[in-house]
Amino acid sequence: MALEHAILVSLLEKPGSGYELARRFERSIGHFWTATHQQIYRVLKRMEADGWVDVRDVPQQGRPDKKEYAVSASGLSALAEWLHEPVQPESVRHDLAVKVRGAAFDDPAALIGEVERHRRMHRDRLAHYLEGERRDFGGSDAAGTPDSGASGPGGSDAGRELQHAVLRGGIAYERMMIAWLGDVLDTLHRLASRR
Amino acid sequence: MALEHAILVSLLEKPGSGYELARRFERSIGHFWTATHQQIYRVLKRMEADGWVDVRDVPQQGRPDKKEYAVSASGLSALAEWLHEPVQPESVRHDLAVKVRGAAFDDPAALIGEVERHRRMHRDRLAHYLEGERRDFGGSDAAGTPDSGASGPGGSDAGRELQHAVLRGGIAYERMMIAWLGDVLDTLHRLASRR
DNA sequence: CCCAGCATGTAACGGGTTACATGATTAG
DNA sequence: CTAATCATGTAACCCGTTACATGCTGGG
Repeated sequence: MALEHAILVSLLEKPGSGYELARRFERSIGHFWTATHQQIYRVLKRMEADGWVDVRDVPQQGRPDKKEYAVSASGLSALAEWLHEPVQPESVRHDLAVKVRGAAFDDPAALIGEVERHRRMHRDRLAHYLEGERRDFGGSDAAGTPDSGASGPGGSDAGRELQHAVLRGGIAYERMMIAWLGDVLDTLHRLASRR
Repeated sequence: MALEHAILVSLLEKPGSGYELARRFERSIGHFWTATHQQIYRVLKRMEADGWVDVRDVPQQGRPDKKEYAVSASGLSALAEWLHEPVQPESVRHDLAVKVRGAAFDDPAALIGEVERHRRMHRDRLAHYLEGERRDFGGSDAAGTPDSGASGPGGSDAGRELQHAVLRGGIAYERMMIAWLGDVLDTLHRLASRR
């Protein structure tokens, strides 16, 4: 269970409210860790009780007041502790793979639309990642431009580079999936034509 | 939720007991869908109550008796129904990505061992997949050898090809991960040397 | 004798999902 | 007027994980 830790990382990158966290989990962080606002509020409360975060009421005009959370010293050390202990190989859950194997007991051709739909979603996500990469991490610099203060993501230089590394992982994942789904489509078409 | 459907697919490929299913979920199916024996027994009972599977007591000698489950007609149509409805883009959960971003707030070098450990696990799994591919799906034939009865996986020709497609997905995933983890290691080393 | 493997389960806990609830402001 | 956005929550349910429990057989 690492939702707590994902929240810690996000709040370290930038303090914010439960609502703001929920929005981040729909975008950047959400690409490798999902959570709904209900989960977040629940966990945030526990983290507050455990002293991992400090809360500050922020009155706003024209909008409801919010509670801004920030990581405390003990939250930071809890994160450090987690970073030093091994995590087990995350368990996978690929509905599509189950469906592909299941297609052998139904009409394989009937899956084609579904697989194409997934490929479209992965292409969209890849485009979205690549756009974010262009925006936040230069166009073609390899390791130059040690500025960073401008408008890019959180804080330090190391933070930027690590965020970029994670993003490259997302990009590699989407590319792999798009290629594999093409492979699956070829297989399904071959099976459909043969009979 | 698709554990029911994963079980249906597995039982269609070959009927078996809850224990046998649990073992399969540790190997072939477990690579893209995990489940423990407790879950399996619980779901199997519900599936039996719903009439999706039929049970048959199989007395054994030298070993405890077992209940062999097989998919019923209504189970097959439940699977077909699920195959025809869209599944939502499965939610991801990558502890390592959280850790990598978190490393910015701790010592990046401290993560190196953990990332190397993961890369080793992925290399092992890749080797295991490739061995399985060589064993079950010829060495270098592209679409030949329409035999299949021998000792390869489940039933039909289409079933074989679809299982192979899923396996190729696993192989592509492991290769992608190994490459990305190498990328992450480079990044961590660069950050560690720079200071 | 003890351990590993086969085979089936119960119980408890916590996490994740879905639905419901409230209330204010701003844009169309 | 209505819908969307901001903001925070409660409640119920199911799923997944961990721990515990039982009992038999075969091999070292």
